[in-house]
Amino acid sequence: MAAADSGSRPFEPVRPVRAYQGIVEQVEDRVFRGQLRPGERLPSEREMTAQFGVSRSTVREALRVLESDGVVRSRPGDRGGPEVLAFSPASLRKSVTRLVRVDEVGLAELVQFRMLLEGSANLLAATLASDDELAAMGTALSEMEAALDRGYEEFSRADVAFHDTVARASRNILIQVCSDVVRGVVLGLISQKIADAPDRRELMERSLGHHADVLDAVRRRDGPRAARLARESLYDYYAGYVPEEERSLLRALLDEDG
Amino acid sequence: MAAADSGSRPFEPVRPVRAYQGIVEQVEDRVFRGQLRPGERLPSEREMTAQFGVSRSTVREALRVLESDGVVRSRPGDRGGPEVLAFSPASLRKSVTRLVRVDEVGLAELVQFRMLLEGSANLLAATLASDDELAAMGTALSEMEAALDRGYEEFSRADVAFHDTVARASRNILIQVCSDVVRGVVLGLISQKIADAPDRRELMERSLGHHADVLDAVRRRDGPRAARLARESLYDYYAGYVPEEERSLLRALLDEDG
DNA sequence: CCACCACAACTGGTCGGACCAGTGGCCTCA
DNA sequence: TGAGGCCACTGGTCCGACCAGTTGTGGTGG
Repeated sequence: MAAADSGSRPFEPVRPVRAYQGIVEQVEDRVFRGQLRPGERLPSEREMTAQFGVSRSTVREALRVLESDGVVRSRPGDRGGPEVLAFSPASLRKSVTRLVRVDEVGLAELVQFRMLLEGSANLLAATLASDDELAAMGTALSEMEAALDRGYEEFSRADVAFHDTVARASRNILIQVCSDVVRGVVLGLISQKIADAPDRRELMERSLGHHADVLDAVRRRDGPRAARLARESLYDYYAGYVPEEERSLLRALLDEDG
Repeated sequence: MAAADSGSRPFEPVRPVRAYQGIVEQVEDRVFRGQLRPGERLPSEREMTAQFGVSRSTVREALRVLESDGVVRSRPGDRGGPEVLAFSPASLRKSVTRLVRVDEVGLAELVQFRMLLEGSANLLAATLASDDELAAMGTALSEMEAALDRGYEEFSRADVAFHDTVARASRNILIQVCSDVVRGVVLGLISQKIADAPDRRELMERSLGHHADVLDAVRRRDGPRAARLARESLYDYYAGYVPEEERSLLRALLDEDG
């Protein structure tokens, strides 16, 4: 117990380090630090075997991991070598989707998270949105209205455009990306149900009204009101698909104002 | 433009399919369907080369991807072959970490995001926290107090424990993971500055007071108040490290109640 | 002079075999 | 019966080879 007890736990568990992990970490590190920017190229696999002092198999395992994480992309015959990619939410989306597929995360949690994101996004957008962005929201709203008679798919597309504009107007990339991902996963879960719903026309009309109210609040620069309306809108739209006993979790977010 | 225009876009772009992807998809599919449960084993690599009809290199590339996604774990000498893992948010954490590390994300955005996460976490925790969790928060608070004289590092550890308990009490994994990751990145950016600050003792005492207020509100089951106090606490603690011209972005989140 | 085309030098994708250092189960021996 | 050692098998790594495809280039024909 002597020297081992310098912290609260004795020793850190150590897991065997594999060669390819070292490569992955080095590359990721350079990407994080900005020393390797999107569009730049990694050396070719054969070149990397020399630089890292490992076999091509090892290099390839590292590249497969980096590729599956969306950090690089490699194509045969590409002169420059594997390309460093710009950040994309694809990998984030994959992770969330997997959690959902495995019942680790339910629709209630997703909608709850979306409510808090969209609420804050609208709160910020009400203060920060430029005239262009306000106009874009108005356009998206018009398209939603026009899509009432053109089917749910088109309506949904315009709806996404609306929310995306709001998220961008929040000036916070984290809100923007997370909103995008969660929205995508939620839509993947229930868009079919809405499309098949007999009363979808009514749903769409009510949603349209909610969006109009939200946009009005944003235009008036009334952030708290926009936030509350946005949360209510989401609740109204999705609560029906959430199990009764979990809806209170969503309602808890409705009256965030005291 | 004839038959191609059946949708709004002509054709789906098709990317070359590589052998290892087929393996990854087959395995993931079985895992999602529950045909492959946590604790079960995949065949050994050499066995899989036979079953999939590919070389061991290809099998290994698939395993590396699955392993990096937290689906399986393989250890040398493990008789049963690679083990199917239970689902953990580790992969989600990795993705969020990458998002948050993108250098275009500034401290203001991070703190802003943390404010909205912690605000909602406290709002929910005030309703949902069990007695055990309330007790754990109290313990963490006591440890923060006890750590006042034991240096910033220990104080920070107790602080993290407090916030982590709150996040868990929110019963939302997404909030939990995002809070954890964002908190870690924020601390990584400024913990050294706080540790070196001449008035850190005063900072710690004020923070302690804020945490006590938050816990009090949670104990009283006053969610909105807990949320507001939590946001204020974060603002008070971190605003000094945010450029003056960006602080208004944080203040916008303070008075979320109208 | 320019446009085009065939070639050659790369790229990654896949394969097969080889060796090593471990692990873990089994079997033998005390 | 228990403890020990043996050995088959695991994954980790390396090597060398071949293929298919892309791409840049240089030559050729207009």
